[in-house]
Amino acid sequence: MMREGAERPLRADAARNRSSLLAAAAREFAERGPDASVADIARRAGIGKGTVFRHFPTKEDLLAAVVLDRIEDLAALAARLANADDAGAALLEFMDEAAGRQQQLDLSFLRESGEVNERLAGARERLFAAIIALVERAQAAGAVRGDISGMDVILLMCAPNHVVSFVPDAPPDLWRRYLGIIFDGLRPEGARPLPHPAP
Amino acid sequence: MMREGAERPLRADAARNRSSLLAAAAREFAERGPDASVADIARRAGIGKGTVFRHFPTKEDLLAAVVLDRIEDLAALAARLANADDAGAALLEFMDEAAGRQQQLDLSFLRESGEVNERLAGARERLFAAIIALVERAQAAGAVRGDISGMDVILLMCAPNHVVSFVPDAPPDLWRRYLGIIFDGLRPEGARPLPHPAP
Amino acid sequence: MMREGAERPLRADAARNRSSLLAAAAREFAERGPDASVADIARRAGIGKGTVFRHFPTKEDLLAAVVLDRIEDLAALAARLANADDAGAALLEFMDEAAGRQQQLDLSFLRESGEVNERLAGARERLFAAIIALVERAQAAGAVRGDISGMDVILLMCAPNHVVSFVPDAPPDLWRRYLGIIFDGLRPEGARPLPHPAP
Amino acid sequence: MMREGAERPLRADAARNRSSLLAAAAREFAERGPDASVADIARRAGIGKGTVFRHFPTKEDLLAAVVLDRIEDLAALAARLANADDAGAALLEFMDEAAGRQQQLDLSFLRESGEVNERLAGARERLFAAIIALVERAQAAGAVRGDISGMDVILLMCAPNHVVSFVPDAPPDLWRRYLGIIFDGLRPEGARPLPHPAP
DNA sequence: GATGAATGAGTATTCATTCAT
DNA sequence: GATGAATGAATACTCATTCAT
Repeated sequence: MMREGAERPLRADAARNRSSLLAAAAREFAERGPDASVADIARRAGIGKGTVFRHFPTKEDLLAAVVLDRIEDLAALAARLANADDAGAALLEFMDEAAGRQQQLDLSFLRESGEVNERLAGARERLFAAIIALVERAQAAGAVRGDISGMDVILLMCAPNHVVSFVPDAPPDLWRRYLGIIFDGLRPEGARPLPHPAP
Repeated sequence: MMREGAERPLRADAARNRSSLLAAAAREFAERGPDASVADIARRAGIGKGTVFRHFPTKEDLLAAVVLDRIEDLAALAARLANADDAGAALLEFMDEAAGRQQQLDLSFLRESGEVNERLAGARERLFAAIIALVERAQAAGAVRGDISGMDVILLMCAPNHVVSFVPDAPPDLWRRYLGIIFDGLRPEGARPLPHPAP
Repeated sequence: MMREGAERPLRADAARNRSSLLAAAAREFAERGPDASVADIARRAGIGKGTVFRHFPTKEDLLAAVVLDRIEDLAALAARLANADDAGAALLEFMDEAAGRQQQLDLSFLRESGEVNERLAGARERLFAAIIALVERAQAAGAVRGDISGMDVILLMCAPNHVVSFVPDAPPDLWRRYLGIIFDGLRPEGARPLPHPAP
Repeated sequence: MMREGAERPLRADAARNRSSLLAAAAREFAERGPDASVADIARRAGIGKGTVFRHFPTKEDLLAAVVLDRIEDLAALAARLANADDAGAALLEFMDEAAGRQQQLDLSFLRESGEVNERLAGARERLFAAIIALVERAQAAGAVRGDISGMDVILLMCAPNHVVSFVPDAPPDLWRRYLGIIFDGLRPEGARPLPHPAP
């Protein structure tokens, strides 16, 4: 009998399957968007379709798990940068890494995650808190304008990838150009009052 | 006898259907993306499924028509702003209107239009030319940094809407906040050299 | 007020439409089989789709009308040959002409006609009677075996076309070869008793 | 580990489904022609529509499989008869069996098979060769006229079924009558020179 | 009467999800 | 636990037939 809520440790093969499944799903979702087919993911992971559903009751849950990975990754990154000497550079580096890793994967999780998955909600909170801290330090250092919030950074973080996705044969780091522009928009120099309060 | 190439005017009912179809398609594509189903669009337009295909032989053609509408709209807008007194304000107004009208509709047409539809390709060229002109005038007026191109503006134009689409119950003009930030990033003040050339 | 059952004479344009419709339908059905589309037939006839349905309430009725034409044609032919000097040659000529005119059009009317259309049923009866007469004269002349019926001839009449329809790029009169073989099967020489009575 | 090219044996349920699917498809195609609907076939087989497509990626592939079955069947039959004592009787028996098994299924495969399916093309070649051999032996034995080819037999083989298909409530072996007539046409007695060379 | 626009039932095919092996 | 077979709802698209102009 299992303790209430305890997660039984996976058998070795199950663990292996789960991680190649997640890796395959991450790649497929990045390449094909959320319409990637479960069959393709399973094939890419080298496992059967049924196994996918043993690990995740729903395709949406699988997507949530991939997203959770990303979020925990980013939260760790933000934590690592929390005490950097140059707070402005730290924020820029965070956004740079975030855009670089996020690749095509969008932010849908910001919308849906809360309902779907408790653990995801927790990770999201940690990430948000860490980003807010980065932003506040950068503001204190005068590197970033005072009227923006952590949420603004979160939202703008993936814009470079999205923007670039419309360029037919975009060079792989074109997104850096748009991150540059957007980050310049976050600087205090030349900042005009914003027409709408932060969400 | 019809003039060469002239399109016979639609019958009254056909014209009504066509326009409610286009309106419904615009809304559905905006809300659901290009995977919106023809059946839903037809239902929303209050017409039969078959009627959709009488007007547009293919779902893709329907999407192209919606996009064509948007593009011609924007091209007209850009043309109207071409000689405004304040070139910087003109560019900002263009992006503001563009974001406001575009709503969720994305830029996929930048990718696919050329192949699908000659008329669309033409409209796109006109729009691009007009935007480039707006940008160059704004640069000449010193309102916009010198290292950005018309293409940058085109790509960034829809970012505010995209960004906002991840906020659950976003107020309807929240996008203005992000347009403000991005436009500040296009100003000369505080501009850092961009890490990648324009596409 | 019209007399009971009288068919009012068609207006000149209606008559013209009707006949080009029948001609177009005959060609389309011959080329594409009974799945030829009403739209194609209308286009080929140079009339509107609606007009097709004004003349024939149903696609099936249109097919029946085409078939009726053929049947009346064949009945006239059979009548013309009824008194030929060489009764055997007359039967062969009938089958030859029948196959030549029938082209791809099959015998479905034998199955369905009765229910659909009274006039067609009448024409069919006349045709059958005439064929039976041809056969009986040929038998009396010793040119055709005694154990076959008019119905046999009717059924076998279109076999050559059908058989040839499976040859990819068949020369246009290849069917004559198979008519030759089948007709030889109808001759008294070498005839073996048939394993099943005529229908 | 599987041998190269070996087809893994189907699971028990899959094999059952596959064979009821093939049986249902054979009947439906025979009754309704190649336009029989996949949904009807599935219903008749007592399986889901999706299962049809798991077994055959395309309706056309399903048809090809049905046809392949028939062809291999016939090829085996022809091979079995290759050394019969009475060569004329052997040919007749072959045509009799062929017509009996073929039921309504037509010869479309003669046209399309080559493109679709390599295995089918091979089976067809074997069948053709075997039939040609039967014909030549029958000719050598003086049972069949000299001016006909194997292709003639192939083409005429299904004519009896086709012919009978126009008789409303035909007794189930009426086709034998027409095979009798046609086969008498293939005999040397009473043979007239044929008006067109064999295809 | 003629036209062609509108309709919706019907078609092949895909795919997330369930379940027997 | 893992597998892949089975399922059926959903999708884009066609076409005979009806109906407003």
